[in-house]
Amino acid sequence: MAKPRVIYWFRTDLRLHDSPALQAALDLEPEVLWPIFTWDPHYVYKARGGVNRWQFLLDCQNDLSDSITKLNKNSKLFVLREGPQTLFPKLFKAWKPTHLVFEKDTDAYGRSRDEAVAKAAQEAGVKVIIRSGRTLWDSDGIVEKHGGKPTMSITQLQAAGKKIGPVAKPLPAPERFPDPGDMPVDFEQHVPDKHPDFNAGYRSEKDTGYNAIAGPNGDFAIETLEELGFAPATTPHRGGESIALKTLDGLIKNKRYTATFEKPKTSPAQFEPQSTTLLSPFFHFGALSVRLFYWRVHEVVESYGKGASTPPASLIGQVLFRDMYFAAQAALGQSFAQTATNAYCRFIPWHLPSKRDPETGFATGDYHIDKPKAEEWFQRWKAGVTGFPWIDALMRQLKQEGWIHHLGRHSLACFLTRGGCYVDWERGAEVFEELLIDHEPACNIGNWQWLACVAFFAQYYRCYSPVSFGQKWDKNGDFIRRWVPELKKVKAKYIYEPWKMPLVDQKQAGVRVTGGGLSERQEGSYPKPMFDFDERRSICLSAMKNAYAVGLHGNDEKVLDGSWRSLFPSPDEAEVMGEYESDYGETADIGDEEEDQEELNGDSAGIKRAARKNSADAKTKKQKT
DNA sequence: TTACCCGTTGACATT
DNA sequence: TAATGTCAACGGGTA
Repeated sequence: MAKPRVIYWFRTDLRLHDSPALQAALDLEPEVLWPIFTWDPHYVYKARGGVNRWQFLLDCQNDLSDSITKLNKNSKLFVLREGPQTLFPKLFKAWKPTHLVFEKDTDAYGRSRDEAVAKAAQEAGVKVIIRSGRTLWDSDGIVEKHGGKPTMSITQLQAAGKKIGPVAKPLPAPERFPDPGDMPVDFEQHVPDKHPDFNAGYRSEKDTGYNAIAGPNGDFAIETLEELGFAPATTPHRGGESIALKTLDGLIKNKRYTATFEKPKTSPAQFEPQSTTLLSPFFHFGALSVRLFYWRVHEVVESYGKGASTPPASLIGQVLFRDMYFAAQAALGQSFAQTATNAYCRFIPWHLPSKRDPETGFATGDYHIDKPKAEEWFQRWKAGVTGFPWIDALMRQLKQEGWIHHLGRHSLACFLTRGGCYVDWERGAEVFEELLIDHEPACNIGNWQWLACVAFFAQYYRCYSPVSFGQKWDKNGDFIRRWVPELKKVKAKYIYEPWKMPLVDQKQAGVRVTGGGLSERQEGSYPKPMFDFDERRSICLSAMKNAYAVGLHGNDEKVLDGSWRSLFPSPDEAEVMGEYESDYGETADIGDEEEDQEELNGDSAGIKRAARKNSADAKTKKQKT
């Protein structure tokens, strides 16, 4: 019998060590092995991604390609510029592989893509081999052990993991790599639809990424930022398996840090170097195996003995949370990414709600501007000019470097949603999706739901202050001085609250606190705060209290048909979504915006009426089931 | 059914 | 300075 001819399809597993899928391909003892990457237009145009994450991806690809070439000078990572759904049927005919092997992807888009490719393979008589490798445990396995439900707490994840058994021990990297076979691409290229392009804002030059299947020189080269029309990346963080393994070695050498790590005690204000490992982007692109990390940390913790930290705060705890979010996403699919249709997501009448496709129910990527003021707050948050230095410093670090500390993400997320702007968490998740080099769909969505108190977490009265939270870590404001240089010379007394600075101190510090921050921003100035935080906090708190009392979830009929409005008081009684053209079938008109009148407490008769009505609804619902 | 405890990461005052 | 209590109060799990 002829020896197998195998295509190994790299995606978010850009490594050679501990790859169960790659090992499965090599175990076939193939005659030829094509290591390929498909340059998928879905990610290029239809998903949000800034230049920094593209740079990190290209780093990972280049490092992997070099490592393959070191094992076999005839081979490398071959990049094909076409969507996998249209490319593979042609490849199967032209290359005549016997097998297609890849790592399992549980992302919503990844699942549908892989289903389409597997179907094409079956039709072409190509055997498909899929192995789980992106998480500690197979996420579908966790869901199965958890009764088919999403894991919504770390104890649920741990219980399900226990039922599966210990985390798999890491596999060594291969020592040999077979030759690639012939690679004819003398078939027509399916050129993708480039519109709409979610990332158009990053392209300063023409995008030539899809000019030929095998690239501009016909050698299956890895793309460059220039080809994509992108300006150079601004992040100092570089990708690749080699750096990942070196960073892990360095971490493991520091036994005390590794064994006693407690996330809540690491500072979000620390930079160069940061207080946490910064391994997350390597996990995202698969440049580092999360199981290798797990077992190497585990070893240090075991030998450290007394005084070692434990989950959830420990380093092991961090990767357990990652698995929890993956398993939640695996159970809920595309609904996980939004409120509407999601039974596990609490409904809150946020400002700037997502528009939805009436056919599918899924978010279109666009949103309603129900309240112009909220849109202005959102734009100022996104631009890092809110007038709250702690918030602006975090956002500017995020924009420049693509990475901020986990607690910094908490601050930003709380401020935009339940603890300030009362803007839909889906808006914030989209911005992080664009900017983070470690953007992991499951973790990003999960964390935004956590911080907005719509799932995973419910203590909405624990609210991050844009002033005192930062002060707890960095009294002098060094982090602010680094990222908001216009405040560099401001006295520590005013660095978190520059609007309180007397004119004479402003003069001394060489900055004027004035203006709104966006287009009207002047040289040598820093904007005034966009609202009174304490006032906004109490408005949000009572609005959250009311929304919790109403108790709707994303899959409730009232949410889907728009009749949720009858359960909420009119806007002169509490913070509530304003008027907008509803995509639920009718125009929702709740009257004129009257800023100040919205800002009343949550004990009004209307709220209580709504709460009573809903708890009655909830009771009848419970009796039914 | 009710009561209680617990949950990765709040703010503030007191000891 | 670090630890503890209070604030006003969530859902889920367990006894």
